[in-house]
Amino acid sequence: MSPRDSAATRRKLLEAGREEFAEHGIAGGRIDRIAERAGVNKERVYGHFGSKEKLFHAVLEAVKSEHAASLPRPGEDVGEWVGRLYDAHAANGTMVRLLMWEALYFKDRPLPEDGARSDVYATKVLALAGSLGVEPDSTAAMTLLSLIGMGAWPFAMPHVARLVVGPRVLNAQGSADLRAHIVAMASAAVRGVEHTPAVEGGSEAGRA
Amino acid sequence: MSPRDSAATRRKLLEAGREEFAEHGIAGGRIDRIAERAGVNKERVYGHFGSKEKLFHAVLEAVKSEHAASLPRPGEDVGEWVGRLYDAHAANGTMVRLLMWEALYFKDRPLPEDGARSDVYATKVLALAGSLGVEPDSTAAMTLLSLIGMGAWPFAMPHVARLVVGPRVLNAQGSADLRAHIVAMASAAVRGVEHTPAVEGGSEAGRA
DNA sequence: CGAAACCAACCAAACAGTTGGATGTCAATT
DNA sequence: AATTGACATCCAACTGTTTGGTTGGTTTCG
Repeated sequence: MSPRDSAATRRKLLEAGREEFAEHGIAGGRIDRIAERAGVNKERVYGHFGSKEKLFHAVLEAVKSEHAASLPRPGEDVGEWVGRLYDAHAANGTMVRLLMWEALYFKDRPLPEDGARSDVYATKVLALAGSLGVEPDSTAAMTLLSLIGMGAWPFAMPHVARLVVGPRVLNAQGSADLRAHIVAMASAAVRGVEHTPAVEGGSEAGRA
Repeated sequence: MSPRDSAATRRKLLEAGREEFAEHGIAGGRIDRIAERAGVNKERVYGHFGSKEKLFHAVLEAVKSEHAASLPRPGEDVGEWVGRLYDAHAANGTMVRLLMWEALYFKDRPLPEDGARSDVYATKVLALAGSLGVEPDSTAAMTLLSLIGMGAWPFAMPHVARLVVGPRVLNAQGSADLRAHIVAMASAAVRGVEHTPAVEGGSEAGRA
């Protein structure tokens, strides 16, 4: 280990950065506050990460791989998978917010890490298609996109959720009801929508 | 008209503020840039709106009522209504972004205008329930929430959409395909999920 | 001793908001 | 119809503060 535990400092900065950026975004996030939260001199941010933007990316990277790890691949019961996604967001409110800041920041430019990440999703499409017994084509991909949206939307737009459904969403019972409803809708949607039937050696791939 | 057309200046500031805030949010938005975009001195921002935050709210207010006006109430064909919502977002990319900045900014505190806006949504729940022939209770409200999510999600998270579905979403054909798929999923979801059957004089209301 | 981690103090640029005066508009007064 | 006074719009220049980022020196450890 290097002099004066550098790894721990880095971890503390990432953690503090996550809180700060989740709350205020990259433009609103303050380096001084991050350093203070981490109990570390602000120069350390630059020593470890180089710039505010770089720290922001590092935080996003960490959060996304953590998120990916916490979520199983779509399995037999697709509805329940959406439920799991819902739970993951319910358990960790900072995640959606960070993803939203990222989305707003990058508009629709390709992300730096693009390649690796699109593999992650390709795998998910494959898993979903497998468990539905359909082709993993662009139709399946669009289904996945909507399923993710259904599970994440109430957390992305909590104030819309509260306005539409009422303040019940905030308490445990209301949130459980919403979860159940979303699971039901997701199941129904997947059941009722047409997909390309699976063909044996098939992979028309869908990235056409 | 008052000396040196004040109303026009105000309009130009609102317009410029909309562009600036849609792109950079409230923390990243710059008053100087807004004034410049509007071709107006920056002091006018304060003369008309009082502060950056107040201008931000005014912009949001304008955008939201515009959005509400551009979108019909849910009618017979619920899937198609989601399609319309999709179209509205496709035609005006700034809208979702502003709503996202707002969501992030207000976290889950009640919005200042809360009351009026929840009426808007109550009306929509009523319309949706009516056209489905079900009770306008909290179940119907949750359905509405998910439908909105399905239509808006690809625009809220364009980079996720691109990663999942591939770059096709960016061109006209891909976007049309996605729209069709979402319409189909929304229809299927609404068809397949259970709602409280409508009772004659019924209004258990669902705001319990 | 040498290298890397660390920090207090510092800096230049950017920023939201202000000020004081110039300019245009209208309506009352002559 | 011209004069004038009251008032609102508008602007160039300014201000105090906050901010991301730097610097030069100090501590800690192998």
